[in-house]
Amino acid sequence: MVYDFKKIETKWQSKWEKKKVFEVSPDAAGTKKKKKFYVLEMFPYPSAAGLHMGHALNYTIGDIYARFKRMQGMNVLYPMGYDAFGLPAENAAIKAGEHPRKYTENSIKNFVNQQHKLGLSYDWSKMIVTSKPEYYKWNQYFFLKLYEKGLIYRKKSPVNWCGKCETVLANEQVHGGCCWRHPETPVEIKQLEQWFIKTTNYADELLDKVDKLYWPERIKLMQKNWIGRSEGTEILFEIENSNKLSNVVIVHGCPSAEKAEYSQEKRTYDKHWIPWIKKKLEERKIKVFSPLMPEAWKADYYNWKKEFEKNKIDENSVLIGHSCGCAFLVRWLGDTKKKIKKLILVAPWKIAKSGNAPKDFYDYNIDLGIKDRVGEVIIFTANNEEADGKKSVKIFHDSLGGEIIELKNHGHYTIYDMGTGEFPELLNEIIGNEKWSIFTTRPDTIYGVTFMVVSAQHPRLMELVSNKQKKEVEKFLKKLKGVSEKQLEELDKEGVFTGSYAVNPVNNKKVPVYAGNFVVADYGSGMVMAVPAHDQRDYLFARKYNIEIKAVIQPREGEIDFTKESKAYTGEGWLINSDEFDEVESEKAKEEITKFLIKKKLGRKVVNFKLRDWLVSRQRYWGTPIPVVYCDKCGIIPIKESDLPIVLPEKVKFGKGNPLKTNEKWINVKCPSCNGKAKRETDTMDTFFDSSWYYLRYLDSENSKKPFEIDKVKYWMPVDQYIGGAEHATMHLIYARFFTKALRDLDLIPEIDEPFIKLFNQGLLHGADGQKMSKSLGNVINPLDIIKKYGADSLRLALMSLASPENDTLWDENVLVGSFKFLNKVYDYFQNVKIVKKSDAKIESKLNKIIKEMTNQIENFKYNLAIIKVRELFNSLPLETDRLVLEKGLKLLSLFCPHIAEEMWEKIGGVGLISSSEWPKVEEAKINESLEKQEQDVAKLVEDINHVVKIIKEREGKEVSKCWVYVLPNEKKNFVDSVDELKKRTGLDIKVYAVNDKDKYDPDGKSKKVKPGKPGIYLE
RNA sequence: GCGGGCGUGCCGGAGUGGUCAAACGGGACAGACUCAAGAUCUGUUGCUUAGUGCUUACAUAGGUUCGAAUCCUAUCGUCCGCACCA
Repeated sequence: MVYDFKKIETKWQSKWEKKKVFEVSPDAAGTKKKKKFYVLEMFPYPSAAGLHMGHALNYTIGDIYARFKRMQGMNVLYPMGYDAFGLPAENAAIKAGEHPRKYTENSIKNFVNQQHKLGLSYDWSKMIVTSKPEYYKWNQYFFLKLYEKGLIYRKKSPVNWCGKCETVLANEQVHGGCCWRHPETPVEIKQLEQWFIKTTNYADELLDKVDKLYWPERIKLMQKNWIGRSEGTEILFEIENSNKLSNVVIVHGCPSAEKAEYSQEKRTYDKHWIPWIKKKLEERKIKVFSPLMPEAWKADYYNWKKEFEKNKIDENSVLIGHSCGCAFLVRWLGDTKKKIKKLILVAPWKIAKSGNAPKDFYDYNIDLGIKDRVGEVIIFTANNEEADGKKSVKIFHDSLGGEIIELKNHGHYTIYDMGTGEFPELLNEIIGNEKWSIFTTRPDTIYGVTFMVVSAQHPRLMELVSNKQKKEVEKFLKKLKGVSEKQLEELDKEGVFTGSYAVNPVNNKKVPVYAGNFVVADYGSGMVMAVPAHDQRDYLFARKYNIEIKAVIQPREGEIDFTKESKAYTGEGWLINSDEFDEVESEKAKEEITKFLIKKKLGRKVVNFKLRDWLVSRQRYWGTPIPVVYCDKCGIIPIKESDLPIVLPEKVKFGKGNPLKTNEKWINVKCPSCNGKAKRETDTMDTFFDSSWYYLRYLDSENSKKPFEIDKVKYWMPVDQYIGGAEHATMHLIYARFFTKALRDLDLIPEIDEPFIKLFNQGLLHGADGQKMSKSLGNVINPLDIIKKYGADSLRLALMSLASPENDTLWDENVLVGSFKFLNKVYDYFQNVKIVKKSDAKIESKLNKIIKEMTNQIENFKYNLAIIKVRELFNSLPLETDRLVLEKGLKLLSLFCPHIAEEMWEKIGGVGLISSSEWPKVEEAKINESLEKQEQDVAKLVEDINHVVKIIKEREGKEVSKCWVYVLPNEKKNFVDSVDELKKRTGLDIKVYAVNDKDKYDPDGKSKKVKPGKPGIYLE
C-alpha cells in the first residue's frame, strides 16, 4: 500500500494558506512578548525553466529552520521574493519574441506555484518583485540619496564590454577574461562614461567587520581577499618626458566694459597671473602665446577665433583659459575638433546672465567628443568663487570630465582675489606634472629598481610616450587588443619602451619606463617600480628585454648570482648596493627607507585595496532606470524625488544595444532645474543594486510612502539567519553589506552595521554521475517530477538526508526511494498503532534523548543526522504507545515532512495544527542511560580474567599464576583499590598498571589494546 | 601562481584523540511470510583456527601519543575561489 501523498499534501497546503498560518507582523497581538527571528533565503532569479533541485535544496533548508524557530515560540519572518530584473530575462524574452515583463511574470507564477508544492512556510503576503515600479522606485530613491551624499559619481573608465550582452560588466562578472554569462565571449575593454558607487569608501569597515560575522570561514576569507587590503609605501618618481609640450596658449577673459586703458600696449585686461606665468614659462624656453582678443569686452566668437588661430595649435599644445576665455576655448575645441595635449580652465564661466560677454558667447552646446581629443582636462576653481562660477565648473566638468582643483580664497582668480600675480599651482600643472606616484610593498628594494612599468591600459599612457616611440607603442597596444583577455592571462610578460625615463628618488638614477601588459591600470597608480632581482614578474620581463638585474637583498644564507639564478629572490635578507642602507635587515629597511622618503617629501605610507568602486551602469532595458537627466545648460541633474518612479517605457523595440537609447519619446524631457531641453539617462542599474536592500523591503513591502517604516527595521533587522549559495560570496554579499552601512550613514536605517549576522551556505548538488546538473549532460532532475511521483515530503526528506547540507553531494535516486519507503512505514504505523495510557520507559528515554540531540542538530543545520534520529525513533516505536510520545515524535518529523505530520497529527486527535504547535521539551528525568549502557567494573574484569585463564588452560594446558592488568590512567584508581578483591576472586598474583606506567611488564603488547572500560590482560 | 576544502567499507555518507571493525541509508546475501513474485519483517555483510583473536582497515609515507580515521609534517589525487594587486 502506498499512502496518498497527493491528497494529503494539497489538503494541508491549502489549509495553511487559508488560515494564514505563516503570516506575521511585528505588532500582532501576542507577538510582542515573542522574540523575533528573521530567516531569509537568497531570493531567486526567476527563469522560465522553473525551480531546479538546487533551489529545492536551499529552500527546504530554510523552511526547516523557520518551522523549527516558529515551534520554539519565536515570531518568525520567513519571506520570499523575486530578483526579476536582469539580462537573462531580457535575452530570453527577445529570443522568445515576448516582452521581458511578460516573460518574468510567467516565470514568477511558475516559481510561486512550485514553491507552494514544496510545502514551504513563507509569509506570502510580503512577496516582492524587483521589476515592479513599486519596488524599483526605491532603487531610484536610494540612488538619489547616495548621489547627494557623494557616494555616486560618473567617471570615464575602461570598462569590460561584452559584445554578446552588449553591455558593460562589473569586474566581478568577468570570469577568466570572458563574460560570466557567455564563457566563450572575450570581454573587450572600452572607454565609457559610467556611474560608479564608492564602495571603496567603506573598504576598511567592510574588512574589519567581517570578523564579527558568524559566517562560514571560507566565505569570510573570500571577502577579505576580495577587499584585499595591503599596506605599503607610495613613492614619487620624477618622469623625464621626452615628449615636450610644443607650446602654451593662454586666452584671457573679458572685462565688463570698454575702458580707455584696454589697449594693446598696456594689456591691462589680461594682467592677472598671465604675465607671471608667461615669464616663468619663457625662462624654461617654452613657447607661450597670450593673444590679445579684439574688442574683448564685446567678445565675438568669430573675431576671437580669427585672432586665436594665428597661433599654431597641435597635439602637444597646452591651452589655458580664464573666465569667459574658457567658454571660448571649449567652443573652439568642439568647433574645430582639434586634438591637444592639455586643457586648463581657470575659474571658467558659462552663465550668460552674469557673464560679461554677450549671451550668445556662452549659449552653445558642449561637444561631448572633446574629452576624447584632449589628453587631460584640469579645472581650477576656488572655495569662495561666486555661485554662477561654481555652476559653470559643474557644467564643464559634467561634459568634459577631468580633474577639479579647488584652491582656497582664490575667488575668480583675478589679481584682486589672489592678491598676487603668482600662480605656482598652474605652473606646476603645465610643466611639473611629471611626477608619478607608484605603490610598493617592498620599499626596501628601491635601490634595485632598473626600470618602471606603466599599465598598457593606463588612461594617461600616451602622455609618457615620446613621438619617436609612438609607433612602437601603438603597435603593441594593437597587438594587445587583438588577443582576448583569456589568452592574455597566459601570455608572457610583455611591454614596450615609452621613450620616457624615471628618476629614482633615492639615487637619482635614470631608468626607462615601459608600457607593460602585466600591470593593472586601476590598482595603485597604474605604474610600478620594477625590481627584477626581487620580483618574479619583473624578473621575467627584464630577462626578456635584457634589462639590468641588480641584487639589493642578500639572503641570510647563500648567495644569489643572477648569471646562474633563473628566478627572483623574493625572501628576506640584508641590504646590499643600497648606499647608507647597506647591511640593514630588509624588514627594518622597509621602515627606514619609507621614513627617509617621507622626510624628503617623496613618499608616504598608504593602504591600498583590491576592492574597486562598484560600476552600476548597464546599457540594457530590463533594469531600473537611473534617475538623472542631461541638460545642455545645467549638465547632469538628478530627478526630483517627487517625480519618482521613472518608469520603464512599456513599448520598446529590441534590436542592437539598449532600446532605451532609441526611444525618442521616453528620452526627451524637460530639465528639472531650468525647464529647458534635456535627455534622460538611458543606462539602467546593475541588478545587484536591487538585491542589496531587498531584505529591508520585505519588512514593509506594501508601503507606498517610504521604502520601509523605520520601526519595522528596528524590530526585524538584522537578518538572524541568511541562507544561500557560495556563488554570492563576494558580489552580492559585499554590495549588501556596503548598502547597509551606507543607509545607516544616510540615517535611513537605525544603527545596524551588518545585515546578515549568520550565514549558512548550502553545498552544491551534483547529478548522480558526479557532474554538475546541466541540460547538456542530461542529468537534470526536476523537483516537480519527483513531487508528482513521490510527494514533496519524500523529496524534502531525501534532499536533507543525502548529506550534511553544507557539503556538496550527489543526487541519489536510492535515497529518495528509501525516504519514500520510510514515510509509507510511518503512515502504516499510524494506521495500526494502539494508543495506550503509558509508554515503555525505554521508549520515553529514547524519545527524550533524541529530542535533546535533534534540537542541537537542527540548530546547527545537521539535518542529515537529525533525520537519522527520527528514523531511529519511528523504527523502534512499539505498536502500543501513548499519545504524548506519538505527538512529540510527529513534531520532530514535521520539520522535514510537514504534510504527513499534519495528517497523522489530525488522525491521532492532536490539537490545532502541528505547524503551530510547540517544539517538545526535553524531560531529562526520563533519560535513563543505564538502560542502554554496558557497565564495566571489577566484577566484569574478574569474569574476563577467569575466562582467559580457562582458555589458556584448555588450549595450551598451561597453568597461570601471574596477571598484569592495564587500564587507562583515569580508570586506574578504581582497579588499584580493588586489587585485593581481584586477587581473592581469581587466585592470581595481580598487578594493575596504567598504560603509561614506565615499569610495566608487557611482552605481548596488551597495553596497546586498552580502551575505556576495557582493560588489557596479560597472563603468565 | 596564491588561498581554501575534500579523500572513510560494495555505494552514498556520519565520525575530528580512546567505548570504532566505524552511525544511518542504499545495495548484496540468507531466513520468515507467500503457490510464486513484489511489499514487509529478521539476520549477515574486513579477515578469522571464532580466542579478552588479527604482522587487517579510514588516499600514501613518516611523526607526536600509553592510544590516531581524528593532531603534526611531507607527498599524491580531487574540487572550489581569486587570478599578473607590485
